[in-house]
Amino acid sequence: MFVKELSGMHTLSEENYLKAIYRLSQDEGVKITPTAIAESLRNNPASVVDMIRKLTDKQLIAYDKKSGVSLTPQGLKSAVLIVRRHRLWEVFLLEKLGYHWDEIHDIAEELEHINDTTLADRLDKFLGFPEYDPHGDPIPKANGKMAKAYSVTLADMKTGTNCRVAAVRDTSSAFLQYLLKLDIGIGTTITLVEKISFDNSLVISINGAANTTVSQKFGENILVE
Amino acid sequence: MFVKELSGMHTLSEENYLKAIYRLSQDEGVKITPTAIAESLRNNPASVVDMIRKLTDKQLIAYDKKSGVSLTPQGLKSAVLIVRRHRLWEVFLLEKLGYHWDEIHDIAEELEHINDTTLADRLDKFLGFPEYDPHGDPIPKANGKMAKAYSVTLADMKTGTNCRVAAVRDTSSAFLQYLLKLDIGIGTTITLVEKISFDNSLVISINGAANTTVSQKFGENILVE
DNA sequence: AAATAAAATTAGGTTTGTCTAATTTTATTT
DNA sequence: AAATAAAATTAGACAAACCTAATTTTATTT
Ligand SMILES: [Mn+2]
Ligand SMILES: [Mn+2]
Ligand SMILES: [Mn+2]
Ligand SMILES: [Mn+2]
Repeated sequence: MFVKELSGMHTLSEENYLKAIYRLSQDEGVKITPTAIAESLRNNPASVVDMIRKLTDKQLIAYDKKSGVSLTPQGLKSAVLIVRRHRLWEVFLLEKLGYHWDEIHDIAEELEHINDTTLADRLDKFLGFPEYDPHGDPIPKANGKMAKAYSVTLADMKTGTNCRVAAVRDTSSAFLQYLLKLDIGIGTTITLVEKISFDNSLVISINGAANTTVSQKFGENILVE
Repeated sequence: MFVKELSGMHTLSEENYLKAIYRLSQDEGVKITPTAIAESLRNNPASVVDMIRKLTDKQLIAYDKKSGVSLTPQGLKSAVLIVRRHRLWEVFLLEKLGYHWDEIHDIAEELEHINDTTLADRLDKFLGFPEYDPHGDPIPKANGKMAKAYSVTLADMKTGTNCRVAAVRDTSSAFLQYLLKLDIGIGTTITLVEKISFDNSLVISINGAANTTVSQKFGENILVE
């Protein structure tokens, strides 16, 4: 009843909303609507409307019918810090505890909410100040700055070119386990051998090995450089 | 509405109650009453009565007016696992992230609730299977077994004898910071030089240095061997 | 421009975990 | 054994975060 009022102290739900709104705001030019937030959090639009009111009152977001929901500078700061913690914990789980990249997201989803003034910074230092998380997403620094996120997908590549897997867009277990099976990870070299014009399937060579065919959807979820 | 029913899935509050009841059960021969639980969790006896009903329904505790509250085998198992996680995280925070022993308890209080099937075991392995936490409390193994907790206090010692600090009973910042200032930690050798009969103050020598006087209360919160 | 569909909002509930105040039960004094 | 004090319990409320169903607003078709 006092601690809660301190700036930077949010409930678990508030934090999950801030993070969801932040993530949606990464898709540039797309309006952030109550429905979109509801889908992202797998809950009901009516609940979202309640929370929009609460977060607006707390000056963490602004809601304009025309332009949709946006984070205020304060809300952005909080959201980025949550993302920072999430991604740092993912590095920890993978590198120090030996988890695979398909197992870490859900655990980090809980760890990200533990808020101690120096915890993220200490963890960051302990991990050697990593730039990217195990899925290739940039890790915000303590000051909120971060490396640019990758945006070119495998499906965007020209036939006959090589690329390096830099990040994954979909972080579901289903996708990550499929990648594990195909022996594709961050850093893997992929050659785009052919695009099947019928359905945009991609014929690729993984690390120079024999050809494999993957779907368009697959290609759109691999970020390359 | 399904996951919650799985055995071993408890809410944050349920877990805190189980841990509080476990802690109270360590003081042998003391009846665990609603009031005692309320004090331990700094909440209201009326709330405790509600939760006693809930945990009884879930068969995690038993409540007998005569003998008080006790953990069922299932409740004990859950409680010990929470304690295991708490103490392992404390070791992590101290040894890997460089926190001092007066800063770790509150953070571990949140980390302990993160429940993934293999997380505690991986952390345990990563930390080298520690036997005791930074306050000298034994860390339960995956099977629930643990080394015996220390029980002899500095105040119990005979004048003129030496002892090794094995654990602290009070883990408040106030006490731990005082110990830090006195240069007392786990492993420190203390010689009990004299007991002042007037108020049971203790004249001690820390690691063979010049004498210091501490209160009876102080002596009762240092566990030795 | 009407008709229809979709999205947003409101109204009214539910569950969890808390609380205060009142009451009942149990324990301790006198 | 009464009187008194303490502990336990019940009754009733409340905030947070969700829900469903109904309604209103906005967008899309025809
Ligand atoms: Mn989360
Ligand atoms: Mn990630
Ligand atoms: Mn806790
Ligand atoms: Mn401890």
